[in-house]
Amino acid sequence: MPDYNHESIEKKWQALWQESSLYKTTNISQKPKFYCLDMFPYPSGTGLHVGHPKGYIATDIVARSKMMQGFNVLHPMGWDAFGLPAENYAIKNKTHPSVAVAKNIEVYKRQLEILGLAFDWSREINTTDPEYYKWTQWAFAEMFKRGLVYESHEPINWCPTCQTGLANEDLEDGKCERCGTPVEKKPLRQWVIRITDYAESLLADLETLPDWEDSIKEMQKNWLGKSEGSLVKFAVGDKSIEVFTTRPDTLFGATYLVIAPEHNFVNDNQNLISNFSEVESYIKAVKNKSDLDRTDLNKDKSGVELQGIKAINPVNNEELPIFVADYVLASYGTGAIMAVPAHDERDFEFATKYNLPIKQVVAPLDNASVDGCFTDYGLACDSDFITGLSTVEAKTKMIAWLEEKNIGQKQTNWRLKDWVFSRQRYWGEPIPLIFCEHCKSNPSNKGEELNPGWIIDENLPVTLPKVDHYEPTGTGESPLANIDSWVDTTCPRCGGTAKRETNTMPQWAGSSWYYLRYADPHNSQELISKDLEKYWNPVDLYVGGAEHATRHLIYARFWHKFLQDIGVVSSSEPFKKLRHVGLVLAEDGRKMSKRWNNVVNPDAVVADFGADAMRVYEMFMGPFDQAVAWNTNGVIGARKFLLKISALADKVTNEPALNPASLSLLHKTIAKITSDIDNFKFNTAISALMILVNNLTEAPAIGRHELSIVLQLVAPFAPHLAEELWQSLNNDTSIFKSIWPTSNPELARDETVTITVQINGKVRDQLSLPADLSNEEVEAAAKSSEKIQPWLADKQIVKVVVIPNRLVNFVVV
RNA sequence: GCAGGUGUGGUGAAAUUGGUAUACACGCCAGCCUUAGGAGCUGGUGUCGCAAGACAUGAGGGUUCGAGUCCCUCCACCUGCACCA
Repeated sequence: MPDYNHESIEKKWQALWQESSLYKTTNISQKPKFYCLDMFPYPSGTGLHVGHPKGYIATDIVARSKMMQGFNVLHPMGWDAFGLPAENYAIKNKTHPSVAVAKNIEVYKRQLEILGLAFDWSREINTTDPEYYKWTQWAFAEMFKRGLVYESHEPINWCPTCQTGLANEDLEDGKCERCGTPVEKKPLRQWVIRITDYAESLLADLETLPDWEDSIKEMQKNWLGKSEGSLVKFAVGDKSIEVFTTRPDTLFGATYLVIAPEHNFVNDNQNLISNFSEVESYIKAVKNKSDLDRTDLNKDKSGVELQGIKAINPVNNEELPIFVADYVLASYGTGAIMAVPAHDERDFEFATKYNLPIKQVVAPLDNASVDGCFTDYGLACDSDFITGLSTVEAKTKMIAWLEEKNIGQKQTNWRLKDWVFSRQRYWGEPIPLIFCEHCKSNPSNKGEELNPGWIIDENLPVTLPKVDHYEPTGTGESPLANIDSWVDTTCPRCGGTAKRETNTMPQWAGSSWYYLRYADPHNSQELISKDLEKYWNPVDLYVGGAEHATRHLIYARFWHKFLQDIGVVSSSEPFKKLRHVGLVLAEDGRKMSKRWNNVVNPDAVVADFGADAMRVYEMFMGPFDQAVAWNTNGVIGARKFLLKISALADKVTNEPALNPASLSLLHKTIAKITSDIDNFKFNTAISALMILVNNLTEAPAIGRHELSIVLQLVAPFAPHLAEELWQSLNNDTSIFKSIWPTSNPELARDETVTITVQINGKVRDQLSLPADLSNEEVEAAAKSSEKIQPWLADKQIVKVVVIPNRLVNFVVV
């Protein structure tokens, strides 16, 4: 079998495709559009390993097949290039981050190009380009104007290594997602975006996304964390403590209250608390614990009672003791709870330890006796006017009763927190705000009312200035704060002296809307023109790692909904269909990492076996969304398959040459490949192609038209080889300009089928019979089989099951 | 703990959605061929058995003519969230 020179073939076609602008997407077209998008990469210094392009290969296959199916395809690529690694590199090497970024992009781009990925590079974007981040800043400014942005001094997550504040989304297991350092709580001046205003629609609109995987929708639901309940006021002398509960039906079972150590009730009422010093030292001790220690589920619950005061349970006027305990979180609800130890595990544990009363007010539906803590739904008992009602009914009745008596109200709480949007670092988009003391008194929009003195710098982009030192200051200010010439400015409103905001935006800002920009990448007047938005939005297919399920994908959905509200986009969701790509693990089954020295470089694979072989292998190695270990032998297998395809071209004839069985297989394969690509089942698509090619390898000859169809099916997977062989059939236009084949059901039909014959459900024979025989004919054929007759001798047939073209089952006794 | 998912040969995995379990590939074994290559060809390869056959999809039950697939009870692993009241 002749070898094929992948290197010269691939280089040749990559150059010719670029030259002929094969991938260039036009905005004006009679064709329907298909927008096929990858999550754009952060161009790191180490280049790509073989895992990174897996998703890009998949979208490339979809993009190429959609081109052939008559769609106007948008398949762009760009760079998410702000962020810490480039900045840390700059600190170490004293070079500007943009220098390292440019270098890394060059490496990435070359690595993507040698894989033959059909990107339209004329639409390339880069989040660090001022012409791009102008619109990131613009969107932020629009949010500010509408009161969606506020300045806060609340304690937030602080990474002591990166020396910056972080959002909840930036944590992993209580540690900084970037460097693994446990985060601290630190009070810090910061800009916060009211993403919680969109919590309800972020949750509800998940229902409008049938083409998202359930697992990712579930993760988002959990992340948003909606819970409905009541705010209930407990009187404490002439003061009160408000608690949030999702179980107002258990109010009669409350035996004490707990407030979080950070709750300001303690400080505000020092004189009422007879053991104040004891309480104070408990609070101090708690504050010295790290967040990780505090939230450790295995730790013993601790707390201290506030002596000298009692709370009054509004439903029965019982006096309840009040505790400070760190098992109650300040950041959720009101930072105070009513404890119902009979029906809450945590309260139960605490009550047991401190010997507090446990009062059962819910009985199990089956009336079983309760041992310990009962948290399930049941029937209210010992609960006055709700006794006997189911938990659901009791809840509704109690909420209404509380509202009527004006001691409680219905309340929805979210786990999602507002988005902490400032970073005290250099390499990010400057926040386009200016502080002007003089303008404090006459605000001109909602944002200025909310944040007196802060006004928008309308002169966008606010470009990132050069600095001498990139190091974070550690003081809660960004390195920009040291550049007086930049900080000191004049107020664009009144012309007086003013100062710039020196914090920068988080890494997620630029990636929250980039998909829109590809449609109109060079527009200097608008984020995106109305016409192009209408044509390209939303993204039809979006592919990327599952690690973004609750970060990028929440932020991007939020940003999009905001843009919809201000009329920039016309859809409520940005991504119609979402697929997540499974990791490629190293050959040893671990993650590919420099640390383990197990990284496989795609450059070497392409050099040795070719881009086509690598593409076919990565799609064949397993289900797309699953993590699979790399195996170089598999690439060799893929290459053997390509060799077999190229051998088919050696026996091409002008006339159709396939026998009916092979022709039927060909047409079945057309249908299978087409639907498998749509369903992201690339592994079975390739196995179907292998079966087809193995079958055709046996054939003495193959017709020109028949081979053309095979090549078209191969083309999305192995574009270079398919194009090369296509041209060898004397075609003078690209295979990707050809029309995707359609399966002819008449030809796909089998003439003979294999019928399985079972006796009592056990396979006893296989018969090869003409297709579409009647049930009686099949039954008769089965009965006359030599292998079957012994099984039927001396037996009585009580039932015969016939599945047409498939199986006969005799039930005998 | 909650939510989602997975469990099939030596390995990666298929299975028309209740109808031939292990397709396709990797690996391995035997043989052939050759200007010795990461080559090619032929055959074999779930387990036990000389065979007929029996047994096999994490374990155990059930429904059904028929179960990898549906139902119940467990077990193990992975991912996300987690003292969220």
